[in-house]
Amino acid sequence: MVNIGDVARAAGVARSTASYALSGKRSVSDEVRDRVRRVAAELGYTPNAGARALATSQSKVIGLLAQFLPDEFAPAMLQYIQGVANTARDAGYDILLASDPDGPGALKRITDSRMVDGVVLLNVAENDDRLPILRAAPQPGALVGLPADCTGVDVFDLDFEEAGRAMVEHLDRLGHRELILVSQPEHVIERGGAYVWRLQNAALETARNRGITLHAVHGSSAQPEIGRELHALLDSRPGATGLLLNNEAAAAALPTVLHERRLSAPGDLSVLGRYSDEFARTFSLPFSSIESAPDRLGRMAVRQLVRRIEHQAPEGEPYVVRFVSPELVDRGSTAPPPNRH
Amino acid sequence: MVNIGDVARAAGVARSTASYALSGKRSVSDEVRDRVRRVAAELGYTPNAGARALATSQSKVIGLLAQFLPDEFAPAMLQYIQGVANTARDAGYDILLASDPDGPGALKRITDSRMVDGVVLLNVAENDDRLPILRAAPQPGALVGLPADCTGVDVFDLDFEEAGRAMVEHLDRLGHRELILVSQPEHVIERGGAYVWRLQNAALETARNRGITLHAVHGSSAQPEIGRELHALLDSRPGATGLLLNNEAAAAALPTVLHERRLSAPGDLSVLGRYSDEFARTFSLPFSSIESAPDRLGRMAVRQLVRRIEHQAPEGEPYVVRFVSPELVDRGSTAPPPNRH
DNA sequence: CCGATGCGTCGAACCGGTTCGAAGCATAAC
DNA sequence: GTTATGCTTCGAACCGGTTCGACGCATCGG
Repeated sequence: MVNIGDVARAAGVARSTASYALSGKRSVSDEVRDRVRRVAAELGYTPNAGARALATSQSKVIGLLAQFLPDEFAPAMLQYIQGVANTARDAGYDILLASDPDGPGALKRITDSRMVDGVVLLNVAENDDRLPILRAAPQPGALVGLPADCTGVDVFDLDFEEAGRAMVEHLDRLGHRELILVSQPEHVIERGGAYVWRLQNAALETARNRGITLHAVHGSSAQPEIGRELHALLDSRPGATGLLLNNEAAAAALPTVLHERRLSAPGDLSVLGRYSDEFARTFSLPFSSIESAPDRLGRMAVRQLVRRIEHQAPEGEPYVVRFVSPELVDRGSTAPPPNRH
Repeated sequence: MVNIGDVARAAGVARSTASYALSGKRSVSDEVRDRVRRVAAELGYTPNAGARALATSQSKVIGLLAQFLPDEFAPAMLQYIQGVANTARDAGYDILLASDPDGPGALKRITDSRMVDGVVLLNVAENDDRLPILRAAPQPGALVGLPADCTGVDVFDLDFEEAGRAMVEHLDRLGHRELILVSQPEHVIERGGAYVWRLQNAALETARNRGITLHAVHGSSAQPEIGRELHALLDSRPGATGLLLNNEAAAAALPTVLHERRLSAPGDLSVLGRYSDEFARTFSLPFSSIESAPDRLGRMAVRQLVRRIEHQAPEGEPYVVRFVSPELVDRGSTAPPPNRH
């Protein structure tokens, strides 16, 4: 394998000169610079990543901690990963993907070993046990998801409170008086998935203020259980005219459930979900939804992380907690409730 | 950050002794070994990955080249990634995820810079332009997918020919005489997705030998186009009693299409797909299918790759091309064709 | 009692980059 | 003519590990 010494020798200069000629960090005569660069290209020189990382304390790699939990809906996860990966690539960083179920251990390993210049955490829980380790690490970190304690990290998340309010208000304006909200499994909450109750509480409060009945329930995140649960739910709440979904698996299962019940949206039932447009396309979901913007959140997290890594953020710049405002994508699945007699 | 020199000093030994005490590559007195290890644990020592890679020429990282192409169905892709990531972790390797659309460029960069000890290629095309670069690289490579030229790499893939035969034979045994096969978009073939015609040709030949009419068509891999196409297809082939799917998007769209047409499987139409069990669960697909075993293929690829990396494979061990036999998972969506008058 | 053996430890070199201080040299300024 | 200035270039040190050869010392055999 050709190293910088080989390049220097072939160009007839010292190693240091070759380094400067390639990096441009010191002025080098035009003639030498061109010669070194030509020789480097001819020999197919690529710097050794380990050596460079050792010398500069920069690896040009971002760690991505994603956990594929059995009660998270994997395809939804993928969107965040793509958003992070694409943005990182454009910024000149590679992605080290750690899907270890032992999140804290994996995080400690990749930060302490200086394999990464910074870390993006997905799936952040209310009291995430990776956070203490991240705060103690020398690298900056960015989160997608809101924990209880945001000190020392940059945080990006959908404004789930606003989403909950917007969903209820939207159906209230159309005249609905009884709604059902299907959230993620309770298990997700216990594990610290605060976004579940953030949306739910805001929805409940808004409903209360407006005199609307809101049945808030938890649904499985696996098929086919969630399908059965939706059936049981619609059986038990015949008066409900609107269905709110904060559960990707439920959204994916709903078209089949509606067909089986000979119901259509919005004729018989108004439906409003919370998932990304990409997700809607993949699953052919015809329901209006609050856009969860995974690509945008991933992009924001990486952008800010890169700013910190490259010290474009001034030393004492305060950490940010930024919420993306939910936008309603209208796919025509909501309408005034049907007239009943 | 604490380095091995700090550990050595705190333990009162030389750096080299500390290294040997931790690695066990030379005998060290019990007393010193225990003391060094205790001190290392107390100080929270983690070796610097760059330095270690530089010294040993081993990074303990495997490169994973995955391309998220618009005409591939992303959730299907995810399964391979998970299979590879899990197996790599268990073998003590981290994953460098390169989702760069410029596959050859990304591959050249991560191999030449010695960031990775080996590479797994997903989405391998008939004449994949990453292969010449992989063969020239000093690291071994493993493919998931069958290219035209397999020299210099280990190859793992589903036996798509056998899958095509098995699908037709299965429905032939049940008495079907006219079938439809929906494959991936033609664009996937043009790009080199040989598995599409490998399955299709085998299916066509089997059908011909058995006197069965097989309509082979290509379908979109995006929603909602594929749904419309399925409708048009069923309109135009009213005599077909069996539907074979080698297209994940078509499988995902089919339940809705069947409901809309008031058809049920297998009562009105026998359906047989080619996708993984995990995929079937995620999308609540009630159709029998040929298991595409992405996790198993990912695992096999990584296992073999690790053997090569760690020279457990004898120097001259020939490269393998290994096909996974398709297994039919019966979900009860096939039956003898309905009696018509 | 002396030389051979072997275990445990140490110092130094090396991996392949980057970076700092200094030196060489030509030109400009006094 | 001498000194100051600036531009190039070089050599050496450093990042933090691993590994090789050598050395000291205790043990064993003759």
